Formats: sequence, C-alpha cells, structure tokens
Amino acid sequence: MKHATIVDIAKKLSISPSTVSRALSDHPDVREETKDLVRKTAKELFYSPNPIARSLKSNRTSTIGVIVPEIEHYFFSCAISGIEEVASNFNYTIILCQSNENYEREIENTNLMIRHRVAGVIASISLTTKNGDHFQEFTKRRIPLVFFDRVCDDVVASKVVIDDFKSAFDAVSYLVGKGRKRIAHFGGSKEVAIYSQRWKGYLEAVNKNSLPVLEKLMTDGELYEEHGYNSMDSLIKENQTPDAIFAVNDSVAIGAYVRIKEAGLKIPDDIALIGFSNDKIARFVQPALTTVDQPAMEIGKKAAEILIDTIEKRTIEPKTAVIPTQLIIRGST
Amino acid sequence: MKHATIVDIAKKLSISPSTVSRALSDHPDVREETKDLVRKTAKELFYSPNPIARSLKSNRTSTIGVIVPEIEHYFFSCAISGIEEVASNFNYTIILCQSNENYEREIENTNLMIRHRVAGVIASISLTTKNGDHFQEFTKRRIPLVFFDRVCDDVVASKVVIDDFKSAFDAVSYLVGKGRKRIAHFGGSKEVAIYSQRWKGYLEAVNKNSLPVLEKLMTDGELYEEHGYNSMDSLIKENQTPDAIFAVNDSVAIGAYVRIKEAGLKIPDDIALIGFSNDKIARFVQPALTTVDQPAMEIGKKAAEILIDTIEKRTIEPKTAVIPTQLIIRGST
DNA sequence: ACTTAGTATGCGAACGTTTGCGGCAACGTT
DNA sequence: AACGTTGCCGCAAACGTTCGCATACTAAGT
Repeated sequence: MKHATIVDIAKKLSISPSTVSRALSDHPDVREETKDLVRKTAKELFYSPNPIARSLKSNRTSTIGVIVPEIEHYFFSCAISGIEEVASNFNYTIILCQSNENYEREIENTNLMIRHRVAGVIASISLTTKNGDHFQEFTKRRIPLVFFDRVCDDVVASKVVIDDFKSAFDAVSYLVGKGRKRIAHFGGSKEVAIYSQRWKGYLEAVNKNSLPVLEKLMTDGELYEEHGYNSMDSLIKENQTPDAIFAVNDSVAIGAYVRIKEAGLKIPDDIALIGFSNDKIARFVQPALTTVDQPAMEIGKKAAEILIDTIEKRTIEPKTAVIPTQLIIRGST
Repeated sequence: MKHATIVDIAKKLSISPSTVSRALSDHPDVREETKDLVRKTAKELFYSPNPIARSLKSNRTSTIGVIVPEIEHYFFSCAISGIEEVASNFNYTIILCQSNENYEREIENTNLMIRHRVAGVIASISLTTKNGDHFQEFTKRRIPLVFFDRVCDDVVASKVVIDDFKSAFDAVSYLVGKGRKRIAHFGGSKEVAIYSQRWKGYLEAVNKNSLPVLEKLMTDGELYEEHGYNSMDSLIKENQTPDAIFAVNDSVAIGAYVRIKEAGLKIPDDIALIGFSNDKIARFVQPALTTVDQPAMEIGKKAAEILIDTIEKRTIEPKTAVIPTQLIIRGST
C-alpha cells in the first residue's frame, strides 16, 4: 500500500514529472487535455501530494504551532478548539505543545516549532515566563506570531486579548451598584499582566466610590479552588469578612463558596460573588455564579484568523484585537 | 537568520556532508577527533537537524496524530494533556484534529494523518461513526493505531479502555446497598459501545436484585445537561419519580440536579445520584456528586506509551489496556 | 524561405538528509 | 614483495516536489 507519487502518474502517462506537477497546480503552460488526463490518473492512483516533500522544497509548511500553558484548562481547551476549527477550514494543521506553566519547557516548545518550520505560532505564555527572548526567535525568522490572553509585552507580535481592566472595573462597579460596601478582591500575581489589570480595575472601582481596599493576592500559579478557600478562610479569621468578593477567576470564586457555606453565611445575601472566565462550572454551582464571560472559542478563532491572514498576506505590522466580554449575572449577586 | 545545515558544517570544516551526518549520529566509521570537531561547529552554528528533510528521506516522521471528538470536553482535554506529556518525553510531536462528532469530518482527519505520514495515531471515535473503514487505512499502511475510550470494535488495533460494564454495575450495586429500590438509568445511545456497556451493567445490577428497570435513553450526541434535565422532567410528569439515578455522565447528572431541586426534592434523601467521569464540576455542585472516576490523563498517557512502544518496536499484535476506575463517593448518595 | 511568437513539454537542479559503495592510505601478515 | 585488513572518508543517488531554462513543434507574419 504505497503512496502514489507524481512520478507514478508521469510514468503511467509517459510524460515528465514536471508536466504532472504543473498540470496538478493548473499551470497555464499545460494543455487542457493533458491536465484532464493527469487529474484522472491522479484520482485512479489515489494520489495526494506529499506535504513533506513540498515543505522541503519550499521551506515552508502549512502547520500552525500552538503553545498553551495547560491543555486541560477549560479556557485553553476551548481556545484550542476555536483555533483548530479555523485552521482546518483553511487547510492548516496544528501541532500542539503545553508548557505546563514552566519557562524552560516553553523554550523547548519554541525551539520545536522552529525546527518544524511552522508557518506561524499562536501562544499564551506561562505564568513563570518573565522574559520573551525565546519568542523573539520567531520575529527574527519572520515567523508570524499571535499571542492570546496571556501576552508578552516586550515582544512585537499580534495579540488577541480582552480588556481585563474594564471587565474588572465593570464587575466591581456592578457590586457597588448593588449597595455593597466591603468588596474584596481575590487576585493573582501582579507580575502577570492580565491579573495586574484586573487588580487595577478593581482598585479604580473601589477608589472611585471611596470604598475600602480589601485584597488577597496569590502568587505564581496559585489560582485554584484551594487558594480561594484559603483566602476566604484568612479573611474570616482576621475578622475582615467582606460583603462581596470579586475573584480573579471562577476556580478561586468556587473555592470561596465552600468556605462561605461552611461559615454558615448566605450567598448572595451575606456575601455576593463574581468570578472571571465563565467556566462551565459557574452555571451549576448553587446559587449559580455571576462571572465575566471570556469567550474562549472566539478568542481562539480570532487568533487563528489573524495568524493565517498574516501568513498569507505576508504582512508585517502586528494587529491587536480586543474581544468584548460580558458580565453574566446569575444568582450569586 | 537562516538555519544552518549539515552542508554548512561540512564547508566550514572542509569535509563532506556525509561525514558530518555520520559524525552527528555517532557512526563508528568516523574518527573521534572529527566527531568532536563536528559537534563543536554544530553548536557554534546553532545547527539542529531538519526533521522535514529527514522525514522525506526516511519516509517516516516522529509525529503522532490525535483525533478526538471535541477538544473542549474535560475528559478529552485531559487525555490529550496526558498524550502530549508522554509524547514530548519521547521526542514526538503531536498533531491534533477534532471530528466534532461528525463522521465525514473524521474521515477527512484520517486522510490528513495519512498525508502527513504520521508515525502513529491515537483516536477516540465520534458518536456518529458506525463504520471503521477509514481506520482500516492505517492498518493497511502499517501505521500503528491506538483507540481510547470510544473504540471501534471492527478494527484490529490497540485499545485503552475502562471496564464500563463493571463500573456501572458497581455504581448501581452501591445504590442498591444503600437501600434504593427504584433506580433509574439516564443512558446514552445503545449504538455506542461504551454507553451500551454502562446500560448493561445497570441492567445486570437491577435484575440481580429484582428491582424494576427505569430508564431514559438519549440518542446521538444528546448527553448534555439539558438532556438530564428533560429526562428528569419527564419522569416526574409520568409520576415515575425514582429514589436514585445512575447517569451515563456527569453532565446528565448535573442536569437532573437542577430539575430535582426545582421539584423541591432533596438530594440524597429523596433521590440519590451517581454520575460518570468525575468531571471537575462534580466536586463543586451541592451536594457534591458521587461519580465513577475515569482517569483521563492516565488513559492518555497509557495510549501514548503503547503507541510509541509499537512504533519503535515495530510489533504488530495489538494490546488492550483496561485502566481501573473508582467510585468516588460524595454527598449525592 | 525566413524570422517571430507562442504553445506545450522535458531536463535538471535544488531543498537537507541518509547510506551503500568504493577509494585510499597505513598497517600487519605471509 | 604481494596481499589482506582496518580505519576513515567522499561520491553519488535517493526521498517527492517545484521551477527556471532549454527545446521542439506549430502557426502566423514578412
């Protein structure tokens, strides 16, 4: 069961491989009659072009590299799904790597992409990445690069993001509008741009309304349920119980839920909660969690569209797309 | 910023490309002294072998193709994560496709894999796939194939599965042990092997204990929250309210939760619930959902291990691995 | 009969790598 | 002195494709 090649077709028709190649790419130099013949036998032999040979010759592939911190995060898996969707529509294949939130691993991933001569790269950087030098390799080699969600500001590249500042500001303002006075923020590391922006949005909203700042910030990669639980726990022990919480993501919010219920407090009567991302889980906790919807699939699609456009038009100037978010109001507020 | 090639090294050292190639692959015919020289200049020039050229020559790649129904499902994204983990340890790259539960799309995906000369394929079939002919193409071409979770029984290939029958039987038996008498099953299409097995496990357990069969089976791809909600809804309207439910997956169970609470019934006092998969969400509903833990990441890892082993040992006989499941008991029972 | 132009095809090199075969020293063996 | 052995290396072909150039043939314009 060998693959038919252009040479097989050529032999069968007693013509040269060059003519077959041209016929298949509909080159005007080839007679229509010959083209038909070639196309017919190509079908008979189940010919399909060898992308490897083609890549070697042209020194370019139709492969898109995707680097994400962790595939199993709902946000990332949705984004990947969107990327795959668009890529396959444009006949690109994707090769996938995860950095596991690890800087060294991310460097290995970028090297792999370069070795494989990817046509372009879509990436969301790891929490432990403070330095974008490894991404500069792409721009040096003129490989188009699109960041999404967690972008790297010291690299000139296209970006698909949300307005974290405004989303946070709006969410907290909503809590203010509901009459909440002691609004806490359970935030992420300020070293990560998106978390820092959400934190600033929170600050802006509480300051503007002359409310106290009440925050628990977590460090690198500590953005899971247990950290939300612990933050709530320490506020309670410090006798600083808030009447509302804006959490940096849904997991942290859900963690807080558990501790709040353990304390016998009511959501939203005693404490209102807002999360971030609109994870699948947000709809099914009781009461359902109000959260900022971050349309992951759209972000992925947009990233892929920008990338493919850049690849095919060979443009250089990077674009930035800001995807609108929406505050989904549910039972927790 | 061009890539250094073997020829560049050869020119710099005034030796032939063949010697460089052999030196880099540590061939005994090359003097140790020369090898050192080659390795040194290779480093200087940032040489890294071109996998495309290598593939063209050898007609094999170190790429693993992965086909899943939908990337954003937690089970699949975890499995992919496991696959990526193992693959990258063995220096394989993965190319990723989703079938979107669509038979035609799945066929396109398999063709893509063949065109790209993948070294092997890991797949979980779509719900609408009744026929495995497109997977036969792999075996015809001696491309190793490993199915996981949703396997295709008419194709001879390795398989990584769980014991759906036993898992279901044990889960339902547990409900029986808790004194439940009217145990319903919210199941999937019997055309899909895994759902059929879970259904049979349920039947075995209720029959063995002379309990009534009470079931709501859904058709193709209808395994989301709303279908659980609807199934519960119709049982209530038919006045057939059960005292326990074994759901084919966690989403369906969660859907049932909502309707049960709407009806003013208590979980687990009035109705006990068991799901399947141990989705992330199962821990955070109230009360937390008892469910069958299906260790997705381990399944993915195992699939990758078997595949790589088959690729490198060039063995032919397919293996089947059964990954043990565990009933995670939580508040819903 | 001559160039001129156009049309359709083939030739051969190239992309970067691997590998069988053969060359050629230098050495030891008879 | 003739031969075999061994160690180290180069030549050249091959993988499948593309493309610049050359070539052959036809048809038309002087």
